[in-house]
Amino acid sequence: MKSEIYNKKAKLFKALSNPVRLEIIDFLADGEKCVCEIVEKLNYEQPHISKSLIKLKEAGLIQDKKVGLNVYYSLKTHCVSEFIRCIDVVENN
Amino acid sequence: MKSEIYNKKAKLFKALSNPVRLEIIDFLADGEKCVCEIVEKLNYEQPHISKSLIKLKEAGLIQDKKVGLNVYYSLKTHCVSEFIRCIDVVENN
DNA sequence: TGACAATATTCCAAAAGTGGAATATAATGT
DNA sequence: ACATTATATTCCACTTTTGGAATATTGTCA
Repeated sequence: MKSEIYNKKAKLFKALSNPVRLEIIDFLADGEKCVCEIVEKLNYEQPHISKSLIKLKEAGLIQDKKVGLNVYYSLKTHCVSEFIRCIDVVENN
Repeated sequence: MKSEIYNKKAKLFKALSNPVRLEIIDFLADGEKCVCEIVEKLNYEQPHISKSLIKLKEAGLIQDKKVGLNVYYSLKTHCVSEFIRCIDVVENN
């Protein structure tokens, strides 16, 4: 069913429709980071960062890797930053 | 301020985080359409379509052109469909 | 096993989004 | 001016999202 496709895509965009999650994406563009590094970088509570990361992961945008106590997250694609760059050129408001 | 940038981008993604609005974008990829054509194509009330179009326009994703009684909407960029295509390749869940 | 550090989960109130119904506005023709 | 058609706006109940606080889980080391 076609509407299911749109629902799925909408979820992906929803995952990106939050400034904290976008900032995480931006930070991860620099390379793999553990949760504690992200918490330190952004000014948010650890549980909130954790929830944000899980949302991004569920959307298929990032992946995680467990190393001892730490969990490292990294981008699965650079489409997002490319998309933002493309949009930037077009925007004029 | 940097957080303002993320807020602005988040609004853009928020505009795309809805199946109806994505379907509109998809339909407009085919070329300029007036509101009545979009209402006819999608199965939603005219006021809802109208609100969706305004949201997409405010996000800078589409533009409008008034011709008599009709208002024609068209894409300002094809970044969105390109982004979706890119994401499709990566997704594996 | 027990203490500790890193990350995840649950709970919750406030804020924002959703989409239908009714209504308003704007442009056209008679 | 009036009727008509296309589009926009307002109102509202409902659902979802947001982000902090408290708590749970998981892995490590002594």
